[in-house]
Amino acid sequence: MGPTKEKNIRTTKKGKSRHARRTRATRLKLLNAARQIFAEKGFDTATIDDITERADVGKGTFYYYFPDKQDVIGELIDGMMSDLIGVIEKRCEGTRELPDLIDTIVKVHIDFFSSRWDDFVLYFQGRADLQLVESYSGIEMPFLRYLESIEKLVDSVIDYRLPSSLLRRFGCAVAGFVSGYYSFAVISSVNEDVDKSLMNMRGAFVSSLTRFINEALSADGARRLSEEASEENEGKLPG
Amino acid sequence: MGPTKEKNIRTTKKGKSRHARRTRATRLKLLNAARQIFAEKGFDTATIDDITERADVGKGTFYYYFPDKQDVIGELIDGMMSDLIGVIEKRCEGTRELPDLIDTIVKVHIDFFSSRWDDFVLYFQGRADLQLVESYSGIEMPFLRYLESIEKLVDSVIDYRLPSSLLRRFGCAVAGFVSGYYSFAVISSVNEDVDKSLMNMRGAFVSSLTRFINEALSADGARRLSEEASEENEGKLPG
DNA sequence: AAATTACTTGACTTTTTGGTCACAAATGGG
DNA sequence: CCCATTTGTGACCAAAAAGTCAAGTAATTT
Repeated sequence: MGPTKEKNIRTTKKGKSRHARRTRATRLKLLNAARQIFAEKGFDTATIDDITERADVGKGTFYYYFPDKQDVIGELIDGMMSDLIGVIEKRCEGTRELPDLIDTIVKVHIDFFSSRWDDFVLYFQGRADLQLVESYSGIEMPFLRYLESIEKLVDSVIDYRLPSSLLRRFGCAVAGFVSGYYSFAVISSVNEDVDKSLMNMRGAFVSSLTRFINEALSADGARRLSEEASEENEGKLPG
Repeated sequence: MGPTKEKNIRTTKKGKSRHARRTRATRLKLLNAARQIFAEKGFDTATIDDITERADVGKGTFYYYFPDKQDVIGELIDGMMSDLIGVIEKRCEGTRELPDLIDTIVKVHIDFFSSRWDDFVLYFQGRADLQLVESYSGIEMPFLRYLESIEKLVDSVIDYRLPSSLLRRFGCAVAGFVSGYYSFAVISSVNEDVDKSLMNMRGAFVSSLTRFINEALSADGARRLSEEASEENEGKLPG
C-alpha cells in the first residue's frame, strides 16, 4: 500500500525516522517537479514522464505516491490555496478599517505571487479549467474556500450584515481584479515591472475598490437588504 | 493544395460560385465545431477526432483545411479578438468623456461575452496559455492588439499625452478587471446571474476605474511624465 | 460527356502517453 | 547478519491520438 494514509509510525517523537523523512522528500520532489512542469507546459500537455524526469526518479515512483496526474493537480492547488488563505488571514489580523483590509489583501496577493510565479500559473490555469465543461474535479472547492475567506474578512470589518450575494461579488471583484491585472501585465511587459507597477498602483487600487464596495452597497445593498433574505443562499457552496 | 490561399476564382461578381460557398461552409463548420469542443474540453484535451465528429466530416477534411490544431486555435482567437476590438471601437465612436468611454468598454465586454460564452472561454484559456513557457505561438499578437486598441481609445479621450507604460497599465486594469470578475463570478454562481450582477455593478465599476486612472495619473504620471520619454517604448509590440 | 480540378473520406501507420509489474535496492528490527 | 517491509525502477504493454494517403465523389470547364 502506498504512503497516502499517514504511516503508522511509532516514532512520534521528533525526527520522523529516516525512512519517513526519505519518503517525504521523494514525495516533495515529485510535487515540486510537477508544479514546475505544469507552469511550463500546462496541465494537459505535461506528461508523467516529464514530471518524473524533472524529479529525477523512475516512472513507477510517481504511481507509488499518486494515483494519477489529476490527484497531483488537486493537491498542488489545494496546498497553494491554503497557503494563500493562511497568509491573507494572518496579515489581516487586527485590521478594522475596510480600506486597510483591502490594501492588505491586495498587497498579500502581490507578495505571494511575485515570489511564487509557478503558483500563479497554477492559480490561473486552475480557474481557466473551471470554465470548461469537463474540468479536473476537486479544483473547485479550494477556490470557493478562498472566496469565502475574503468575504469573511470583509464581513468582519464592516459594521452591518451584508447579504452573502453582495459579499460574493466583492470577493470576485478583488480576486478578479488582482489576478486579471497581473495576467495582462505579464503578457505585455517584463516580469520585474509587474510587481513594481502593481505596487505603485496599490493606492488607486484600494480607494477604487473601497469606493466600489461602498457604491455597490448604497446602490444595491441598502435597497435590497430586506428582500435579500430569500435569495440569501444563492451564491453559497453547494453542500 | 489546400484552399488556404484565396482561391483564384474569376467569379468575383457576387455569389462566390456554389463551390466556393460550399468550401467556405465546410471550413466554418470545422471552426465552429472546434470552438465548441475547445470550450468544453480545453485546447489540449480536445482531439482532432472530437472536432471532426462534431463537425460531421471525415478526419482527412480537417487536415485539408488546417495544418494542425494550433493553427485553428490561432485563427479562432484572432477572429474573436478582431470581433471584440471591432465592437469596442464602433460603440466608442464619438465618445469624448473618460467615464463614458470606460462605461461603454465595460458594457461591450459584458454584451459580447454574455452572448458568446465559448469565446470567453477561448479568451481566458488563451491568456492562461500565454503564461506558460511553451504556449501556442501566434496567440500573443491578438492580445496585444486588443490592449493597444483600448489604450488608443483612452488616449484619444484624455486631453494630454500619457506615457505608453501608463496607458498600458490602464488597459491591463480594464481588461483584467472585467475578465477576472467574470471568471470568479462564473465559478460561484449560475450563468444568468453573472451578466446581471456585472451590469448592476457597472456604475461602481466605472467610477472606480475613472478614479483609478485619475489617481494613477496624479500619483505617478505627472511626476514621471518628463523622465518617461526614455522608457517610452518599453511596453510596445516587439516588432 | 469527358476531362480536369476541387473536395472528402476513413482505414491505416506512427508516435505518444498512461499505466503495470517483476524485480532491485534501501531501511530498520530482531 | 538476515529477514521483512517499504521504497524505487525502467522495460513493457495497451490505449489513444496525430497525421497520411489512395481512392473515392462532386463540381467546373471545355
